[in-house]
Amino acid sequence: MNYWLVKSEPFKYSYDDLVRDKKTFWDGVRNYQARNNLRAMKKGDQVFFYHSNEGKEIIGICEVAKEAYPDPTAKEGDWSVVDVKAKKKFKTPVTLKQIKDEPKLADVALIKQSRLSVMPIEKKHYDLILRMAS
DNA sequence: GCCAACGTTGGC
DNA sequence: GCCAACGTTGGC
Repeated sequence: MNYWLVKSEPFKYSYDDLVRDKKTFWDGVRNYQARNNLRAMKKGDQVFFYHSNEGKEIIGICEVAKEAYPDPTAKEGDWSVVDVKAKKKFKTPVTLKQIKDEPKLADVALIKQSRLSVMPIEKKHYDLILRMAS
C-alpha cells in the first residue's frame, strides 16, 4: 500500500465534484515526474486530495480504482491517467499553513516541490495528516 | 497581480 | 551538452 497526494484547482475539479461523480480519471498531467508517480500507483492506494490556489488544504481522501492507462485527452505524447474514487471527506481539512507549521512535515513534497501535482507521501506523514484532520 | 521556483525549449 | 529564454504553477 502506497500513499499519494494529488492537486487540483477547486474551480476546475473539486473534491465535491469527485463525490458527485463517485469516480473520475485523473487527466491533464503533463509533467514527467507527476506522470511517473501516476504510473507507480497501485489499485487500493490512498490518495490525498489537495485544493490548490483556492483553499490550499487537503480536503479528503480518494482511492486508486484503476491503475495507469493512456490519457484519452492527450492528443500527442505519452501520458497517463488513473481512475480514482471518492473515499472520505475530512471534517476538518488540513491547511497548507498547518502543514508548514508542523516541523514533522517539513520535508513533504508538497512544501519542497510546490509545483509538482502528483507526489508520493510517506506513511508516517500520511498517518500524521490523518490525525490532524480528525 | 506579482513573483519565485522550476520544467521545457532551442540556439550554439 | 550547456545555458539563456520562456512558460507555467501556485503561494502570497
